[in-house]
Amino acid sequence: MTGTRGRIDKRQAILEAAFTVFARDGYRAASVDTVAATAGVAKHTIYNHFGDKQSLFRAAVAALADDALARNLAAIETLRPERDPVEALTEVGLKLAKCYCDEKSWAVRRLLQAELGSMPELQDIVRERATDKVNDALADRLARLALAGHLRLSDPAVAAEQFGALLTAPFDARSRLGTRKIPFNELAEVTQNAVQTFLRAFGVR
Amino acid sequence: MTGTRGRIDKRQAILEAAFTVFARDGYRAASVDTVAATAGVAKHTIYNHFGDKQSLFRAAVAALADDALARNLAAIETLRPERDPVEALTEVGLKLAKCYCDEKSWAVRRLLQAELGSMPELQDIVRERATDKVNDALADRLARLALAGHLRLSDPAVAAEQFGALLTAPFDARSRLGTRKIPFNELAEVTQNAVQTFLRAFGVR
DNA sequence: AAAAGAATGCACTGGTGAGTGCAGTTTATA
DNA sequence: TATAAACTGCACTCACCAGTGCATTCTTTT
Repeated sequence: MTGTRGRIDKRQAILEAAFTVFARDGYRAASVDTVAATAGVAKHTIYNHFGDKQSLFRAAVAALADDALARNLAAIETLRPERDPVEALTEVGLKLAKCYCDEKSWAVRRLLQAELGSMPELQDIVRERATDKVNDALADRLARLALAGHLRLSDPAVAAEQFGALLTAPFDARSRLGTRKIPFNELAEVTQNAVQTFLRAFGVR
Repeated sequence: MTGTRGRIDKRQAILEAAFTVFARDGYRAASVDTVAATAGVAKHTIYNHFGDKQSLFRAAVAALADDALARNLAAIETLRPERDPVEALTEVGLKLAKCYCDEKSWAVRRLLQAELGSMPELQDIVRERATDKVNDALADRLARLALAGHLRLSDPAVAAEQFGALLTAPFDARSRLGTRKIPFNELAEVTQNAVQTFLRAFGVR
C-alpha cells in the first residue's frame, strides 16, 4: 500500500511524451500510438492511466500550466519594494519575458487556443492555475512599490495588466507566434522599452 | 468570355462557408463535406475551384485577412495631426479595439496559431496582408503627431508597437481568448486606460 | 439550336486513428 | 513463493474523411 499506485515514472513519461507530441502535431493530428511510442510504453498503459485521449490532453496541459505558474511566481518574488525600482522592474520584466517566450509556453498557448472550441474547460484549467495568479501577484507587488513611494498609480490591477501587455504583446509579432527564437538582446530591448514606458507613465521621477 | 469564370457567387459562398466551418470546428476536424453542405454546393465544385482542402483553407484565411486589413486601415485614417490628440487617439483606439475583438478576428488568429505547425506559410500570408501594414500605418501617423508637437517620442515604430500592446493584450485575458463577448463599456474602459498610459508616457502635457 | 463548361449526386478507394480484447510477461506486495 | 496488479504486443473493429470517377443535368455562349 505504498504510494507507487500506477507506477509514477511511467505516468510521468507518458505526460512528457504527450506534451511533446501534442505540441509538435496539434491535438487532432497527434495519435495516441505516437504518444505511446514516444513514451516507450504500450498504448494500453496510456488508456489505463488516463481513460481517453481528451483526458490525457487535459492532464498534459494542466501539468505544464503548473510548471509555468511556478516559474512566473518565482520571477515576481524578485520585485521587492526596498530595491531600486528601475533595476527591480527590469529584472522582473526580463524574467517574465523569458517565461513568456519559452518554447513550452508558446506550445501551451497554441494548444489552448486551438482546442478552445472543443474543450472549453481548458481555458479555466490554465487560467485558474496560472494566468490569474500571476496577474494578482504582480498587482500586489506593484501596490507595495506604490506604497513605498516608488510609483504613482491609481489601480494596481490595471497597472499590472498594462505592464504585462507591454512586456508580452510585442513578442507575439516579433517571434512570429513562437516560430522564431528571440535572441537575448531583443528580449532585453523589449523589456527595456516596456520598463521605460511603464515608468514614464507611472514613475515618480 | 465575360468575367464569370468560375461563377463568382458560388466561389464566394464556398469561401464564406469554409470560414464558418473552419472557425467552428478547426481545420482538421472540419470536413470538406460539411463545407459543401453549408455552402449549398457539391463537393466536386469545391475541388474544381480550390484543388484541395489546404488551398481552400489558405484562400479562406487570406480573404479574411484582407477584410481585417481594410477595417484596420480605415480606423487609422482617423488619426489626423490637426485634431486634438486625446480625442483622436481615443477614437482610433476604440476602433482598433473593436477590430481586434471582432469574432472573425479571433477566429483567424485561432486558426492561424493552430495550424502554424503544418502550414507555416499562413503566418506570412496574414502578416504581409494585415499585421505589418497596420503597424506601419500606425507608426506613420504617430510620427506625424510627434512632428506636429503633440507627442514626444524617439521611435515611432516602438510607440506603435506599445500602443497596440496596451490596446489589444488586455482583451486576450478579458475576453478569455475570444470566448466571452466584451461589453461596450469594457471596450471603452480598456481603450481609455491605454490612451491614458500612452499619453502619460509620450504626451507633451 | 448546338456545343462547351459548370455543377450535381452518388458510389467508391484508400488511408488513418480511437478504442478494445486477449493472451502472455513482468513487477511488486503479502 | 504465491498472487494480484500493472505492463506489453498484436490483432481487430468501427468510424470518419480526403479525394476521384462517372453519368447526368443545368447554364451559358456562339
